[in-house]
Amino acid sequence: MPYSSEVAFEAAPFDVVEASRRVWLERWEPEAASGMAVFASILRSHQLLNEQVNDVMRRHGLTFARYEVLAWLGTDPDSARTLSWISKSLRIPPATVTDIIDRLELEKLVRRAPHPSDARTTLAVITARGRKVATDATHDLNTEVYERIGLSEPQRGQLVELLAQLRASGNEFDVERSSDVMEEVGTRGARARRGKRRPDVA
Amino acid sequence: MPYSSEVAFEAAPFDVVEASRRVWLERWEPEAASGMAVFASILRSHQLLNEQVNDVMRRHGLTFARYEVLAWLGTDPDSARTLSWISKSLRIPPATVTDIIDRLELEKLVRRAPHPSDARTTLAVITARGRKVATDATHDLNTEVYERIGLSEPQRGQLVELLAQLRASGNEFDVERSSDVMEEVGTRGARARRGKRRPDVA
DNA sequence: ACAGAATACTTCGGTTCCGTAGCAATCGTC
DNA sequence: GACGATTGCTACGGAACCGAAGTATTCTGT
Repeated sequence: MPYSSEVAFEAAPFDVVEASRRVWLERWEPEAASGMAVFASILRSHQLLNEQVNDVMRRHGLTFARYEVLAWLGTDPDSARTLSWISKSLRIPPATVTDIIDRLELEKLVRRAPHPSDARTTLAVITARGRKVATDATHDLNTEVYERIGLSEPQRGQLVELLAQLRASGNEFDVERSSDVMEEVGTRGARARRGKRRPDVA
Repeated sequence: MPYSSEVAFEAAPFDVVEASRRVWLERWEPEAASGMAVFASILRSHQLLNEQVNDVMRRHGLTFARYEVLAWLGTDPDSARTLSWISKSLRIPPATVTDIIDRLELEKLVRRAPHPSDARTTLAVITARGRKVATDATHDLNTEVYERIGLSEPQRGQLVELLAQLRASGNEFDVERSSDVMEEVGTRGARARRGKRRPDVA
């Protein structure tokens, strides 16, 4: 029997988060215990969902990292982003971006193009095939994972809200600039309507 | 300038979660959008905290995976666990457990010992040095990461609760058995008092 | 008491990912 | 308009991780 995939998901014999929390409460400060529980919960939840996500991705010949890049390229009005934009926005180390684009290029889902005005910079451009793969993968991801997460709509909203605060306070994204930049990142339709310049060249 | 460590944490230019959520709402079902936001939030939060955690771990010559195993070995009354217990409880694939124990053994933080009654089974036993390293790492982890998570105590509780429900519904741990098993996993003091047998041999 | 199933761990091969260092192009400053 | 600082990407090497197959031991049912 293979370790993951196919077979649903084998449960751990007990809740590691709650177990550690008790140990921490005995030995350390209460704030450390609650913080540990937060991190452990996030880690386990990520592990759980990530397995499901990657099972889907495997079927489409992708990893989540490659999918994420592909999906963002598909979102851009020009179907192109600079590698540094990818690195900064998705918080992927530059060397990893190179690896990811190498792989996507190998499979003809993306191609590299020179930047029109900056010779240091490389653009990643999604191909028609890449766009199709991204759409198919997203569809499966939605129906097999995202729509089946075991929380009600209000709970989902609450959870996203709490994590947004955690991320904001940890400086995960630039709270000041975020809403402005997001206008730039809008979809083709939205941007075409307003006729903005490309965010890449900013 | 190195990519991570030292430097606080370079913020992404905008909130990727909120940006994707808008794209999803335009193109897919609302339940898919909220589910995607849940996964993306968890992913980013994990990424954020994991960087901080691994910066601490690096200073102690560990990765989080190795630390986690070491910490659990330190928790056990007999300072020993079977490799399969580690694999099942922490949800680490068997081959990875072998790698992790290899590495910990190489650094004399742990040693392998034969199981007294089952020749198939190997025990990992924490050494005095391992115990010290685990304690030191935990101390730093608490003060530098866990105690500084940007949420109030009630918010932490709420977040942990929501994620527990998500994990339970995804069958991440065995809800039926969990509380029973957790008694077995208690700390030395608690177990010594009740004089239970070793959970390993179960 | 024995065959077949199940369990425990390791080996092997391969991928992914990332820290560091380096190179090339551009920018900022005087 | 030149020089140092910065930025953008890639090359390299290594670490972590894991799927699948293999070996040894124990358990189960008859």
